Amino acid sequence: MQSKGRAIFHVDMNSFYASVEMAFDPSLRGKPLAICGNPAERKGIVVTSSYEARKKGVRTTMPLWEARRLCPDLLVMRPNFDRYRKASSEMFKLLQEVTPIIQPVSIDEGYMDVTDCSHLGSTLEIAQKLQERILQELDLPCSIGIAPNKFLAKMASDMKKPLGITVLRKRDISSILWPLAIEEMYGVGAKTAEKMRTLGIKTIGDLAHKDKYQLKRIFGVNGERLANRANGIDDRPVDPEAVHSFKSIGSSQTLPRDTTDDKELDKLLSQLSKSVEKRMHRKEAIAKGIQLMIRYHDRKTITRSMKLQHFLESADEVFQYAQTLLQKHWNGEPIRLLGVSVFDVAEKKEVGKQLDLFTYEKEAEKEGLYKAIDDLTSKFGKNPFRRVQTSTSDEVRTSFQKDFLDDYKK
DNA sequence: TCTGGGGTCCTAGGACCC
DNA sequence: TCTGGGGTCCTAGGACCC
Repeated sequence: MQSKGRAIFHVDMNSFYASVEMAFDPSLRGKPLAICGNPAERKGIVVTSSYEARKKGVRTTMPLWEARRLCPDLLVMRPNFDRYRKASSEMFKLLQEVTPIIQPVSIDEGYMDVTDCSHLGSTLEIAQKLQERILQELDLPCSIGIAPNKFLAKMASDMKKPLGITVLRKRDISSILWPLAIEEMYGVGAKTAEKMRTLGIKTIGDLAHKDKYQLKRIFGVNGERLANRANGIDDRPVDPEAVHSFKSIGSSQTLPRDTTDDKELDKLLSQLSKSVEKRMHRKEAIAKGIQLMIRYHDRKTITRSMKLQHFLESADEVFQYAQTLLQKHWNGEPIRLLGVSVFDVAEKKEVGKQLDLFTYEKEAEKEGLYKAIDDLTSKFGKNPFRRVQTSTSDEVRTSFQKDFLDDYKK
């Protein structure tokens, strides 16, 4: 398939939020800066910090008081997300001028497949020019990893910061990748690293040489995948379409204080529902499932979800279902955080046709019967439509629904 | 008087169908 | 009369990433 081998970039913006603020206000340059939530609302953790702050030991997710202890002259700002989104889209426009084969993975990083860009120069020259442009035109520093696949490119972009360019070839794997501690590997978090250490895996090289089947037995498919990557194997394509597909859209918020007050919780739930509606609207999406997340005073977190018979769209509806879930599953203990999200997301225009097919669904929606059906669903603990949904055609389903609704109306 | 908010993917058990 | 195994859907939790 890939006889020639690919050339993949991973472009990673350096301390993005802090850098955007410095581009916006150059007087911040060279100063220790942290972007933080509001401590008065118990959100005072470091989201991003400048390199000057990092030198003093300031780290992402560190509580603000601790960051201040380490760095007394720390400048602190609240995040300006609109500003960051704008800078991000400008940055991706510059990548777009190199190749359309771009996969954004977050607001500040993305992959590019430059295999067929040799007319623009060598891969190293392309990376240098790109990095230079982003710095000149947007005042933003980035690091670029160059490798034959996504995993190696990702590892490479991490190796030199800020403003680094790192080439990681297959033949460099044993000398550059394998000596790294297992914790450094993308995809290995605290839990997996701890488990691997007990198996004697201390470096990425140890992982690369471990028996693949043993790893699969212990870690499941992830074990096999990590072992492959440690050996430099990763066939995932750079997929420009991936950015358009969402699986879920959610909003959550920590309360200023733990609470058991119904009114306060309802108010937050309503706010969260509106935020979810707004973002669904922006993405022209509708969804068929809803999930409530409750984090209690002791940080124990539960999620409770429902799949619905129809598509959700309005904040009102989202709120109604979220409220039902809260009433049903809250154990009465003080609550620290609530989250509302929708899943089984579809693009609105794609779904239009299907909706037309289900005449009775629309009729039912008008008559407000869906709430009743969902109530029955939860009462019986199963979906009354399930039988027809899984095994028969739309027409059968529709007629089944008609019977069901006729019965219900009696 | 610590630990935000946005996501994705995987696992595992029970219900249900064939 | 008693019993098997493959497959899908649904739900909840957890690991990981930025």
